[in-house]
Amino acid sequence: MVQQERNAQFARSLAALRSKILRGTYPAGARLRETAVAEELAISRTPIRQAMDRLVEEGLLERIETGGCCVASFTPGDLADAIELRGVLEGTAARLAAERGVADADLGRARNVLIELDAIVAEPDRMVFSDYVRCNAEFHDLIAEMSGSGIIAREARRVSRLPFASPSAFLADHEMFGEFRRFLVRGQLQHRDILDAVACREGSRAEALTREHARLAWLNLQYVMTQKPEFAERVPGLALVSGQ
Amino acid sequence: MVQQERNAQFARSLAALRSKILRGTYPAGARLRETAVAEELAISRTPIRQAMDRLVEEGLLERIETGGCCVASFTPGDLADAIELRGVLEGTAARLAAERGVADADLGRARNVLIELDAIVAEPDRMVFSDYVRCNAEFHDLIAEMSGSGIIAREARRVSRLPFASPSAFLADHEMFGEFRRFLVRGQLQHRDILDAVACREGSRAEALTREHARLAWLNLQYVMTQKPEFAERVPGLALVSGQ
DNA sequence: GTTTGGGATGTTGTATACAGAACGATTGCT
DNA sequence: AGCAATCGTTCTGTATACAACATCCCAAAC
Repeated sequence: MVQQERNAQFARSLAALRSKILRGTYPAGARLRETAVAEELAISRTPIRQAMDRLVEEGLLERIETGGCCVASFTPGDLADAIELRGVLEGTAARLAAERGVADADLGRARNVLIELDAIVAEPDRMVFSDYVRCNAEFHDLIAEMSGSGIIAREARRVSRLPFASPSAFLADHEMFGEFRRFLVRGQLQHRDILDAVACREGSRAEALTREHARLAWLNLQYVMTQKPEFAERVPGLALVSGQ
Repeated sequence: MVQQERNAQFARSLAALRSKILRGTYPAGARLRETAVAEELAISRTPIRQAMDRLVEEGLLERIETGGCCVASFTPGDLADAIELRGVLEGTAARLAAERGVADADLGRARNVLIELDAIVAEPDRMVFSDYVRCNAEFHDLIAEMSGSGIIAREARRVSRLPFASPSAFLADHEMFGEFRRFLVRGQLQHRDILDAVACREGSRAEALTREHARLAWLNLQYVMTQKPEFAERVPGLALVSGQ
């Protein structure tokens, strides 16, 4: 087999499997057989196993005592907890950034991202959806890095890979955008407050604001689940949430 | 090859590699060659690779862009951050436990562990060292579980596997015990306060106390590094800490 | 003397072969 | 008829084979 990139088969397995799981291809609790997946993706079992190991670490799969794994299932409470956890970690990053101080250059970069986000949120009609997601992710990444701690930044990034914890997990596609504009405006206001708190070295405020900001994702998710169930199937991973 | 347990070779690889790395067998930054490790442990490359993947996730190894991995190195600041992070996660667990309420049975179990710990700390001479480590870990585990959130408990456990973040990382062996008695007494007093805050549904207090409790590990580590460097080589992982 | 090209060697990533354990179905027994 | 035991199939965990890429050294040219 021709090996084009360093980890081509593994990367392909991981992306494809994660996508299929989040899309609900396999029902929650279903056992995933390596041979079946390997055949499905036309990749040998070795990278598949590697990808499944990783997904177990990420929490999308659960190991079975007797061997193999199955698709995890989540309660709404699990989603709330994952989001809360992200808020706690990003909040810690923001607090440390405020307490330890941030270089002006980094603050400037974050401010520029906020200016971009302002423009995007102001004119939702002309917006390119992926731009919003990219800018939002970039702001959150900058906050994590401003903590000055590689370990904290790393774990914050890791936790936002938990199902639904991602800052833009609920924004499944462009069509939902108009519906959610008020959430985005609110979130953008929070972005500004967070950065202000960091710049003013107000650690406790930065932490509290960042936690609250994460909870916006939970509000958003609840809104989808209760008010717009017709969108639910487009939200990645919602298929894995048990009714109760 | 005879397969005695479910994951015997992988478990063996993981334990042996982790132990060797923490013991300082390989210098920080050294490249770890799969073939060499496989030969060293007399295990085939497959479980070794699996173990190395896991250790990369844990942060003890770092992936090299071109392929393979090398032993991570840490600054004292990294240790402080890892400990702070554990405090943040355990603090969150304690806060949620307080806010959401804990069954009397669980509180009772935690109180029993504290009674055991009291006895152990009171008479350090007759103490069995491993008993202290076990009870301490059990208390921390109980706090994590009292959060009522599998995800939070899981991530709290995960973070305490970061280098030095573990509640008893610094307690390398029995001989150091006498030296550290005052730390242990102080920690045990904090245990009582934390559980009281949880029982009284005082979430904010529980969170703050638990964070402070984690910082005791940092004090302890600083004490070893500056005052008792002769113990340093016995503290797992200290070999990976760069002088600066 | 320095730099660049090329080949030999070593290492990783992937595929596959193989052995032992789990799972399922069928059959025999109560 | 219901339950348990046993046999065959399937799947996982481990070892190993193989091909592509990286690395290193040496030689040759500028």
